[in-house]
Amino acid sequence: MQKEVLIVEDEPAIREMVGVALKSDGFLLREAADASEAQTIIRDHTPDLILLDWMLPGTSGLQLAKELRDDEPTRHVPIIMLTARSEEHSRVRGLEAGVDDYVTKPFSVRELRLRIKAVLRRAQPESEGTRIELGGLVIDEASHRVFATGREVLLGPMEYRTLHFFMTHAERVYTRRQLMDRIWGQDAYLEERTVDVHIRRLRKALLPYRCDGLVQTVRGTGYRFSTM
Amino acid sequence: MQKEVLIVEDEPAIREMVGVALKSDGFLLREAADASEAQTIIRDHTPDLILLDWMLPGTSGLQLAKELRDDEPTRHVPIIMLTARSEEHSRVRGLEAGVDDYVTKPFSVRELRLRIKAVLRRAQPESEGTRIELGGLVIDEASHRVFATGREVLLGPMEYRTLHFFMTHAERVYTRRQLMDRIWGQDAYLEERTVDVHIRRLRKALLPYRCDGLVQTVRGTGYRFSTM
DNA sequence: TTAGATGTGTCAATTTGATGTCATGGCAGC
DNA sequence: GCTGCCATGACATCAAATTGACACATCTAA
Repeated sequence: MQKEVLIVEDEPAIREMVGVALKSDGFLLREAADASEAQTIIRDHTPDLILLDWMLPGTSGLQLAKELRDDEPTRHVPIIMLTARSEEHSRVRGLEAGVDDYVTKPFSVRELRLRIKAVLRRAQPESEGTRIELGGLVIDEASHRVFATGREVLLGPMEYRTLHFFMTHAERVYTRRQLMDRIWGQDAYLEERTVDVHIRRLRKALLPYRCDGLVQTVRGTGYRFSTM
Repeated sequence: MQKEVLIVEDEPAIREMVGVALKSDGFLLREAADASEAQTIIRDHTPDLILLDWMLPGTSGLQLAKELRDDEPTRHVPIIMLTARSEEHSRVRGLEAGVDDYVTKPFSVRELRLRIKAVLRRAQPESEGTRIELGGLVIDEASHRVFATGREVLLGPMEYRTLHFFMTHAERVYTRRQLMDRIWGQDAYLEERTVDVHIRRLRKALLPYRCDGLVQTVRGTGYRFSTM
């Protein structure tokens, strides 16, 4: 899922530079030149991360950070402060306001990227792996493995993804196009026949466990995973 | 039961800031400005956790950490190092000395809290048994050594740390990034390929004992420690 | 102090395995 | 039968993981 980053910075040059870098990393970037613009944007779209300039015309970055921390919807949104070197001494005040990290200007795009990723990762709780059981097959998400009658089924990455999708969307037909979108992703474009080949590979992997029949062909339409 | 935290830090401003936060979380905080003060306090009250500044007047934080690891009463007390960014390169030396986690200054109070809770949670079961056995390997935490079929497995510090993490988190896939976060620490920036190299070194060390197969590659995802 | 040993992170070369596409042949339904 | 749709095997290509080599830093022992 695409992460939304809001940058609050009065210098267009810096917004531009950051913008190019983040978009190429797959982030959706929103821009604000001052605190009130930022508030307006936040009201509509709560971002996943805020890059906040310390020096802003009008309300200061520090002040804005404090307000964001007091507001329920933005309380847990991580903030990275952009500060000039001369402002280093005032960092402690930022920490008190609950800022998550600092980047000192001038900063390299590379450094900013790393910090953004680190902060976002930190904010994410460790996901619990679930167990999916259906038609004699068991997917253990935590270990990323599949079992049939106690034995491990050896699958390639794409086979795993395909089976995972089917087992979480059983008893329903999907066209090749739909499978492409859901398994490969929206932007990937493939030949329709390629889906057939992957179905074939999945069936082949399931064959030794007599589970290949679970993946069924619906002639003229597509494929279906069914225990019936 | 109220947990006792000792902070060893020469800057009063930071002690103050941390103090306010921890007290509101229900911790009992003791403060020391240098290593000798710390030793005095520890003699009277063994704390449940130590926050240790890397740069201290007199005995350095790293030196103190090593001494604490060698002393029986404090051997199992978790240590979180407080380091400045410029000291990042010395992270590995700290890990080698048995430091549990790092927090890089400037840090947010929120982050420190999370780290403290994570470390305390992790330390809980460790205080009971210092032996970890899995897949024919035995880790003796007290002596910081590993055995396979009675013979000692010779590991470098990073190999030990990697194996320790795997054996306490078996049967689960981790991406290279997750491994970096959990083995090197959240703020360590490494090339992803570096993880591969360490995996290889660990496997090489385990090879003479036929245990290299326990560290498994999950193509397109990461690595997994598994006895199956 | 110096010299050698050890440990670590990065890179490039190589190997290994997965993936997408095509061509062919089979099968179902009309 | 014919026609369209699907299954299958082969193959070229691409991506991912392994591996060896190296630079640099630190530790150890003279």
